[in-house]
Amino acid sequence: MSPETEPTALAEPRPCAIADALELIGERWALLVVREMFWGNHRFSQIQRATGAPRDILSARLRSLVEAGILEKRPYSERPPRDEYHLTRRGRALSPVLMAIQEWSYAEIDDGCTHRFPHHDHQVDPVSTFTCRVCGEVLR
Amino acid sequence: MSPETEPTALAEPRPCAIADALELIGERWALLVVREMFWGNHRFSQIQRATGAPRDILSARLRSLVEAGILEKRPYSERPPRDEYHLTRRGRALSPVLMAIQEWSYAEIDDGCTHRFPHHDHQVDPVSTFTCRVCGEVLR
DNA sequence: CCTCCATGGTTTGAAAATCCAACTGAGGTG
DNA sequence: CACCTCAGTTGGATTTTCAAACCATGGAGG
Repeated sequence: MSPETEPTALAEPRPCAIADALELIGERWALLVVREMFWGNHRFSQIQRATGAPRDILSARLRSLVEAGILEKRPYSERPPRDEYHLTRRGRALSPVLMAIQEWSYAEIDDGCTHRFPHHDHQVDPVSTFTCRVCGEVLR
Repeated sequence: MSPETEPTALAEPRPCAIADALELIGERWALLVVREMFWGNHRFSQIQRATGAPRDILSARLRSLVEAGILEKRPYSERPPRDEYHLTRRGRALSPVLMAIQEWSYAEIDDGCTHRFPHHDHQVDPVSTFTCRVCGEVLR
């Protein structure tokens, strides 16, 4: 099993889906904000407390995550006018990313950590699928 | 399927394996450096070209990735004395993280992107495993 | 020897992002 | 009316990032 490939000479930064994704979710606090959505925290103050992000930075991140279509603003009170944040479908699709990071951390860093990311209910596909344990690709 | 959980009131930042992991791999360029290892680029200049990271920042990232046990420095020339960087086991274990980010990007952002992360050879476990397609947890 | 080149960085100084604490504004609550 | 909550914004110090120039080691060619 070689995770390696032949070197590829490049004149410019490699065109890369990972790099493009990190433009949206790679800034500090961004993934922790998404994490809080999964934990059920949707309000500014809750998110601020749970992540520890500075209020101004959090404000900026929430804005850019909304702009990226990962979160949406949803009013929960008319008077006073207040909004909370929820994941869009695109945001919910980040679940495997958080899971992968958590599993790596659990295996390699935080061996004793018991605070695990909340898990969706398992839905085993009606069609049985074998998926590669490393990359998740579905095999026949 | 509800990805949500009951809100949890917290006085302090949530203890979290994801946050701890992001301390090591969450800084800018870090995951792109790891990506280049998988592409087979191990030398400073190659990595610099392929990621586009400024040289001084790259230098700092390589240092902290080595310190985190994700990369190791390996001499490839005595005279002149030069080193290249390689993934450790801990670093190779980041493959699922990169895969998850790529899949998210591919599905949600870079629909037409054909530049895919290099794939290890599939190794289907002798014991067949069903894995949840969302989180990768192994089910019996 | 001298010059040029490659590699793997470090240095310098400016620009941008982050952080923290205080403040604002809209609206309850007693 | 004074005080509280929530969801931010503002101001100013600190830190990080950036781009370009520079440095150090050594090899190659003349």
